[in-house]
Amino acid sequence: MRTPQGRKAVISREELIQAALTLLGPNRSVSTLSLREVAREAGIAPNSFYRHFRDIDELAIALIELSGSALRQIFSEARQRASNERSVVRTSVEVFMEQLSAEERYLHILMREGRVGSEAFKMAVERQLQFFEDELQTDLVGLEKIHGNLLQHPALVARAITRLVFAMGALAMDMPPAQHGELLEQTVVMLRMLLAGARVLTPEIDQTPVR
Amino acid sequence: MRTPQGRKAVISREELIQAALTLLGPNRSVSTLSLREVAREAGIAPNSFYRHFRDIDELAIALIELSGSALRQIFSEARQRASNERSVVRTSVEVFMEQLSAEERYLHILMREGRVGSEAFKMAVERQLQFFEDELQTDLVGLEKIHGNLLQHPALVARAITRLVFAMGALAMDMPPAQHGELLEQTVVMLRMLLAGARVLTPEIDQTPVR
DNA sequence: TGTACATCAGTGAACGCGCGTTCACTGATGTAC
DNA sequence: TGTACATCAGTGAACGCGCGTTCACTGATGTAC
Repeated sequence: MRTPQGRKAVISREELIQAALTLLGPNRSVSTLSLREVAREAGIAPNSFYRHFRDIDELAIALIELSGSALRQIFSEARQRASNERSVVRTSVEVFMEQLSAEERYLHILMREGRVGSEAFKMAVERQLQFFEDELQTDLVGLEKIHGNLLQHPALVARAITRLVFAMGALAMDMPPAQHGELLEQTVVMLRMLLAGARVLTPEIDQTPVR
Repeated sequence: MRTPQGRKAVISREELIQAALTLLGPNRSVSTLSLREVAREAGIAPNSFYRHFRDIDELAIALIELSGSALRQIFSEARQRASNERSVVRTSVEVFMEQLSAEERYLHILMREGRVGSEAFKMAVERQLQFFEDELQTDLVGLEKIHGNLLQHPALVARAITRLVFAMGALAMDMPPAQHGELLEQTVVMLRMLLAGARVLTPEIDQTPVR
């Protein structure tokens, strides 16, 4: 790794990402950010943007990846805290709902870009969701071992939980915070149904693997 | 109702909607349509567009409403057909997945616009989803009466099913059709878990109402 | 330590483009008499 | 039936705007000797 020659950078990739995050605020979609707008917010000339990213899409994808990894860390910590305490389901959903009101807009980014924007955006989001599913499945299997392995299709349960929580989160996102508590309770009951059903279901003939 | 005077319309609202549908194709989002583009596709001058819609958003919302009502009709017919035959769950999910490959892009429109675009778009989509939930709940309650009313929280179950199916549909939408069958099976198992869980769950202390 | 040079982050001006919206208009159709 | 008139769908030209991208540049910093 060479030390870079030449003029020292006065602005970094990270500062551009931060400018983008500021612009996004609570409601805008990454796909609506313009290069000029981000450059303006960061305080550089529009063409200086090209020194850091190939185009605006490259920044958007960096944003999505940042969001995914930040969130996974938050959840992972929450689950570890919870497994010694109260219901993992409730704690996880609570953490999720908290993130809706959090200063950083990581969750909003993942939820918004999943369905829109370029093919590359959607793939980037999908990859992050897949990570969530995988980690959740590992935790589910770990917890079930203690209770005697009654859970059918853990991969499927992990996927259903992930998708359902994100869907309910998206619903909450567009509602006043006063209703978040109610949606949280609904989500908890939904997940309990899923888990209860997964323990009760007779093993199917088709052992459809996930993915 | 007066018969309109003046020059006869050579183009109708419906033709503009049709032009928009053509442009959307399988992958584009309503929010990316430009007024000039729709006008071009419909074969009129850009400013003629204003004779039919106040602006491009008004057309988008008409598109969302059209999609919702078209789909609800399709589902309602499918459920009526199914209740005399095989599992309602499977049939409904099958119909849903069929719509992913359908010529008309109704489903795609609802799935894409739910998370992005103006506040008005999201509200329009949310209203359609609420209709889905309501109709599904009615059907669930009707079916349960036959089996002896074991289902807890039917409103919640209806909501969970609706959101889960849409989430899995969104997933399928971005995958090759060869994998749709697998996702269909996964979805069916998920819904069976939910329903099984909803029958097994002990009635909660909180009877959280939906909405 | 001093000097010549290479590197490269950031710049200012300019480009062509598609956009939404406006304006004053044209001319086909229906209505009143 | 004929004529004058009102209605109004559709038009062509023009506007100002923000956009992404390019170009040749400046000048601060680090390196070689």
